[in-house]
Amino acid sequence: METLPGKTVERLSQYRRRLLNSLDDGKEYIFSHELAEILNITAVQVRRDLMLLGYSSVYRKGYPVRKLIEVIGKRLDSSKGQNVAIVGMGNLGTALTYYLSGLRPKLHVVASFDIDPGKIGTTVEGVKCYSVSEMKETIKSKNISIGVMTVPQASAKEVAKELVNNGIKGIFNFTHIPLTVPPDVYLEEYDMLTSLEKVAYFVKEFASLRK
Amino acid sequence: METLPGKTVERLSQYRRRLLNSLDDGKEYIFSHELAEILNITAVQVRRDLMLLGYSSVYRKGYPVRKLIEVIGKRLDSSKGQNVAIVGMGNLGTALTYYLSGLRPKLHVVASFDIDPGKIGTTVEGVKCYSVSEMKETIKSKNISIGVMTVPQASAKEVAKELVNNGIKGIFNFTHIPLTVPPDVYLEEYDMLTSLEKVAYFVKEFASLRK
DNA sequence: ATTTTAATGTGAAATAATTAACAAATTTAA
DNA sequence: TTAAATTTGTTAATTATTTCACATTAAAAT
Repeated sequence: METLPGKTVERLSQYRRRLLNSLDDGKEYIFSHELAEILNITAVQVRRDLMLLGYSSVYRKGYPVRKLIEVIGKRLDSSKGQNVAIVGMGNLGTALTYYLSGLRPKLHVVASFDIDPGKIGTTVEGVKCYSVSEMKETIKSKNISIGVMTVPQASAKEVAKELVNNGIKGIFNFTHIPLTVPPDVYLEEYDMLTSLEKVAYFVKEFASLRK
Repeated sequence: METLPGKTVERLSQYRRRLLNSLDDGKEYIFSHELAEILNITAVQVRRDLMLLGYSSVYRKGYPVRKLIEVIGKRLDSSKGQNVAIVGMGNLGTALTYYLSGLRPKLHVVASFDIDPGKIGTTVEGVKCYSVSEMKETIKSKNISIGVMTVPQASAKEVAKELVNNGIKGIFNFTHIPLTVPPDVYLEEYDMLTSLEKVAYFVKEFASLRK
């Protein structure tokens, strides 16, 4: 089965979120243009993404919401589920723990790490904080494959190296230090300042266009 | 002057960050391939982006770091600076306030908003928290053009509407509710779950390819 | 029944983004 | 002071992504 383009994966994640909302609203069928409108994209885009999933709808009634959620899950999720650790329990790490805990049935936040003795041993949303020195055992015993890095920038490179050495296969890096990882580790980087600067740039541009 | 593509703006923001680091390290000139390596992209990409800026370097010595920082700033920043408000002072809002305060000389976090009486009136990194009911006056008096939304999802649509009604020109939405804004308002949405699901998907795919 | 209407799935076209290729320029080395 | 080496800027080619256009299908209306 073909690996999906990253952009499509992102949208499928969004579709699923919206479809779950729709189900809550009692909606059993949804048209491509409805889903598109919710996400401010085109209906063709939606249909093309679903095409890549190999899924066909019943004509004229729209896509059956339950079935579509299931089909997206089959493609995106790992059947056994995947375990995630939050590395760095500052405000951002804590926010992420609250946000992600229990959100997706196949993505479990099972541990967090910090170096602050005041945090080690504490629990947020049922997620226990371990010392960074316990990383090796914890990753192994809890079968953690994904690390979310919300550590201070000074320790970013070191922490990334340690995660990789201890068998992590995916890193989601929120620090603003660009990392390099081996080719068998998937790296996603997100820099909040960059996004904010983009907003600022386009606000400035919009303003100058209006003049 | 041409509006730059969003992708280029993102990279220019990154370049500037790296160039500032390089300056700290005492580096006065940098080659395109050096900058590229730091960011795990190609040297051609770097040169093409700089080409869009209309900037030419001194041959063979690399780009003068100071000058380049200045040129990027001229293009990205608003000369008078832009003011930002953080809306929702939970863990994420607090993290962003710490992170963004004083980070860029032309982007000032000048206020935050919340509805929790326990937070209103408090200060984080010199940023005072106001009641949401004071939004109109505060946005006006402090000349705020950008709102960063870190509110609970239930209030997202309402808050966005209020921001727009009170003259905000750019919204950076961290809630997982897709928003719709008038065409003269720039909207950037970021959904952390989507990114995490993307990491999870590719980790799963990498694993199955190895088999 | 037949026609109209409203959706879908998809090949082809268009657009956007990245990379390759290479001439021009300049430093370094011979 | 000439040749070799290196780096840049940019055109052209490539690749990725999105949109158009429309045949196909099925429900609803006549």
